[in-house]
Amino acid sequence: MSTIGNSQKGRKRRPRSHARPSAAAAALQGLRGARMTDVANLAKVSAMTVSRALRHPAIVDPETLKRIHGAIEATGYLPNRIAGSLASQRSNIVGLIVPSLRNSLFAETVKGVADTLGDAYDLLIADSGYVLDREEAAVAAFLSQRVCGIVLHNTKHTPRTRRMIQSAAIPCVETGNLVRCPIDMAASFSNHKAAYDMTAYLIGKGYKRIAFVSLPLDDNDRARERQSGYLGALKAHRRAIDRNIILESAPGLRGGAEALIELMKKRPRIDAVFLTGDVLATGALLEANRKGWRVPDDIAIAGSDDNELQEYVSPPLTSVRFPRYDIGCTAASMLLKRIDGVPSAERVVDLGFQIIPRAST
Amino acid sequence: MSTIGNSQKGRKRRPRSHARPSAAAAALQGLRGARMTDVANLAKVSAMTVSRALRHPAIVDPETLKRIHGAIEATGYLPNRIAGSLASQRSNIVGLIVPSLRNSLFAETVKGVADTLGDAYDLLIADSGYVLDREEAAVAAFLSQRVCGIVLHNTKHTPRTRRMIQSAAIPCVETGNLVRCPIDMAASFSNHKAAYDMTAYLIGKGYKRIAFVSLPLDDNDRARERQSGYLGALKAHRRAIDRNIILESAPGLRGGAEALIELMKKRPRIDAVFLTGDVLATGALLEANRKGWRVPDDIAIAGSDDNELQEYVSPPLTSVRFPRYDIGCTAASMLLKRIDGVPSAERVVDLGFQIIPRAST
DNA sequence: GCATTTTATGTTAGCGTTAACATTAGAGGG
DNA sequence: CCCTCTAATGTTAACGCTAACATAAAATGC
Repeated sequence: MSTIGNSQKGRKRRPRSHARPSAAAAALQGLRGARMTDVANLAKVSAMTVSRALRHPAIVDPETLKRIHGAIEATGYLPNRIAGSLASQRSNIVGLIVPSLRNSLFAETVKGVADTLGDAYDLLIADSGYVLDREEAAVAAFLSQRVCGIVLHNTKHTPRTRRMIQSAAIPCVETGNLVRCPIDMAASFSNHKAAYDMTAYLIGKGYKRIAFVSLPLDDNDRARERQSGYLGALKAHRRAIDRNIILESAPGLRGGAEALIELMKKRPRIDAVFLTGDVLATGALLEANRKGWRVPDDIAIAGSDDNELQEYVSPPLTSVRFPRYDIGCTAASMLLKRIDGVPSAERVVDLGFQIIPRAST
Repeated sequence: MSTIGNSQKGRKRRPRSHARPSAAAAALQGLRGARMTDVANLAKVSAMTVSRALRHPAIVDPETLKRIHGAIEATGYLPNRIAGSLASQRSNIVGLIVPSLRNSLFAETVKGVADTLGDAYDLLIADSGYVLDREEAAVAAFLSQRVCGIVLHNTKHTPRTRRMIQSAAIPCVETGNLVRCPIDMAASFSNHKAAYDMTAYLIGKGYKRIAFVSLPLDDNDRARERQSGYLGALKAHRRAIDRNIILESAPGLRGGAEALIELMKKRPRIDAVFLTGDVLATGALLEANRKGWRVPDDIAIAGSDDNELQEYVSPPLTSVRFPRYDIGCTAASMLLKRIDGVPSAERVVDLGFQIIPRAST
């Protein structure tokens, strides 16, 4: 037998009629959507060698590798990860669910996750609209898609959500709040402690009647935790709790502005207000400026979720800074470690927070 | 032959060792990750009937359907879309690439796409960091994942990006700018016309020396178009063009603030400035307030990409409003139509924009 | 120099689903 | 009462890739 390689076999018949959307262009341009065997034929190796060239190049002969890469170029081959995932029983897609895609808060965490995952993984994103059943639906969709890991911003879930993730046995990180008992893992900060510390800071500054404004509490564990932190700090410092100066507000600048107006109308004696969540504090401050109320002399305003805007308004806002980007990075790297089989050091990672005192208090 | 069904066959041997990550829990809890055949055995039908029950319930006997749904419940079966996509040669994943995940501008469009896609499709998101090669890499990754459609915010691409999408022959919508010659389709507004109109509006208001600030132009077709719109309006109104009052600025509130300071230092005679992109205009306004420059008497300020904040600052900012959410919705529905084989009405859809005059000009 | 290991590649079978075709039982028609 | 037609379900063979095992040739050891 001579050393002449196998003759080019050409593409085998494809009995199934749906095989290719046979556009005229396909016929003209030649093959569209080359498969691994096409590359293999061109490079005169078996499909398996092509697979190895892509996944474990170190164990393939450099000469062969070169031929294969040439063939990949020539055919415009793009590996089919659907087939790859099915065969190897693992995917390279991570799923991420946030309460709202609109809110730039979450965007920070998303960015951290995306940056840390890098090129090797893709990111599937869904939006629960702050509704637990929609989170459940998104989790089901992700698990159907066989994601290799899940990041959830919310930490309150339906029982079925927990059950599905646990029985899928894939890594999962919750990022919205430092929960004591995660589905699997958590990377976050304590919303309770953050609100507690900010309230204590205001008390320390000498404010006597401190109002509290947050987003609606239902299905929102973060807002709930923050309110309880505020209440805890008042109790610890033996301050009276006045339910009339604890508000749930609509989101947005307008929500914060309206909350401040309502508070000032009802209880003119309050001397400080802590607005937590979204951009409420900024809305309140802009409204105070518009009304001519002096901040902090007439009313002190403190916010949370520090951002460039809070730093740039006048007076700049006292706020709590949360390491949202880091949380995303940490969440992703916890996921990756688990996927790579590294024994998990900690299930719950506290990234902390920082009170930033500025001129508004 | 009696009517007794086949005996339960039980799960066949799985010779391949990687088949299941055999955790102790799996043994205890019973089967983990039921497959379609498991459901089929339990419901005493073939796998194909289960497949039909999920995909074309109308052609399955109601009684059978009930049994199958019972079996799905009992087994906790979640369809494996990887296998389904491979077999059916189509996926239900749409890919979306934005220049930055952090920027809440893009978040609006993302939300529009996500809302319109609904539950039937999943959304894969990547971030190009304003770098064309990263966009190309993301497109390659998406095509490997065999997405059924792509939305690109950017409208400038590497040749390979265009080629890959075109030869993959999947629908694609570009959303960042109303491009005359899209890869496939486009849904957007004209950045050129928006800047032209705003500049003309300022001229109409009687401003004589109008400065222009945008984000850096390289690889950013939007900024480029806007600058050319500004220049076009000046020319059309026979105004002199002064390159000294055309700036490229860093992003963020700080970028806008610094741009305003630089302009006022260099050319005190300017009477208006149009800052387009990101939050530049808001940064400039806040800086003017801080410096005690009266807006619009000392300097008029106009922005773009109207949002709640521009409406809430004092004085509220004149701005251009872009229908970003609608763009996302339209882009997604164009994609869906094409996926469903509806003959495409238009390849390029102009969603327009709106000049919002307020007290800052 | 021959057994043994290493290196490079090939072969086979299956991942879990679905398209296409096959089959079966019962309904309708004359 | 036989024939055709429809409705419901089953059977088979892919989809494009990769794990596991098989093989062949080259390198190594004693």
